[in-house]
Amino acid sequence: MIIEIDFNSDEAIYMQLCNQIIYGIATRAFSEGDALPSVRKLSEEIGINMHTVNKAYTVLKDEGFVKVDRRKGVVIAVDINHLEDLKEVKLELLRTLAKASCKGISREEVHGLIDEIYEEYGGYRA
Amino acid sequence: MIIEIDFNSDEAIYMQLCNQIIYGIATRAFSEGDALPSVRKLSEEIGINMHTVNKAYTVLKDEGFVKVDRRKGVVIAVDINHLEDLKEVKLELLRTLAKASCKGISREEVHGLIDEIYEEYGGYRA
DNA sequence: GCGGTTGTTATACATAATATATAACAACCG
DNA sequence: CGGTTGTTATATATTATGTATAACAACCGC
Repeated sequence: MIIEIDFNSDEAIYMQLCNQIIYGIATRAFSEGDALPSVRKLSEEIGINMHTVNKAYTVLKDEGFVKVDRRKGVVIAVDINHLEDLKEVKLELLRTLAKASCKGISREEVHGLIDEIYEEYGGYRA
Repeated sequence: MIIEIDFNSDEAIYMQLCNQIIYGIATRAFSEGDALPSVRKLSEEIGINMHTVNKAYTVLKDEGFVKVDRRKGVVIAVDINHLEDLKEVKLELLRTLAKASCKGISREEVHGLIDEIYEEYGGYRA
C-alpha cells in the first residue's frame, strides 16, 4: 500500500491519510487484523509530523475503521452498524447527487458510475 | 426557500450556504434565472457577515451554479460541461463508496439510495 | 530487568482558514 | 439624486492545521 500525499491540495493532510487508508481497505490492500505502520514510522516515511498521523488514526478509530491493539499497534478493524452506516452514506450522497442533478447528470449515469466503482471495490465481504 | 445555518456544525458557514442553495436548485425551489437575495439582505436575514455570504456566492459562481447579472444581482445559471461534471461527481463517489464498501453496504443498497434521492430531485430537466 | 517499541498526552509555536467589522468603489435603477 | 447591486480593501479575532519537543504507561524480545 503506497500512500501519496499532495502537499498542494486544499485537503488537510490528515484527511488525505484517512481517505487513502479507507480506499486501501475497500480495494483489499488492507484486510481485517492487518497492522498499520506506527505513527512514528509512517510520519518519517511520508515526511510529516507524528501528530498529523496520530490525528488521522484517531479519526479512523472514531469512525470505526481501526482499533488499537496493545501488542500490534493500530490494526484494521471495521465496526459495522448497518442502519447508522446507511444513514451516513445517504447524507453524503444527498450532497453529491444534488450537484449531479443540477448539472444534468441522469439517474442512469449515476447508476453506471456506481457499478464502475463497485467493480473496483468488490462489494460486500463474506 | 428557507436557509438554516447550524452554528455548531464543523462545516464552514459559507459551505453550508453553498450546499443548501445547490440543494434548492436540485429540488426545484430555485429555477434558472431566479435571483438570489443580495449579499447584504441574506447576511442580515441569517445574522452573519456580508463577506461570508459573498464567499458562498463566489464559490457557487466558480463551480458554475450562478452568475452575476448587473441588473438582477446573483441569479441561478447552471453551467454544464458534461465530461468535466461526470469526472468530479465520480471523484466524490469514489470517496463515499469506499466508506460504504468497507462498512459492508452492498451495491444494490447503494442503487436503492440513489433511486430514493433522485426521486426527490426529479432528475434531468428538459 | 533492560532497551526499544507502541499509542497517548502535554506544551509551545507558526501558518492558514474562517468569520467579523468598517469602509469605500463603480455600475445600475427608479 | 438616492438607493441598490457586487466587489474590493483593510483590520481583527478565533479556530484549524501542522510542526517540534518531551514525557508517560504498556508492551515485547532478549
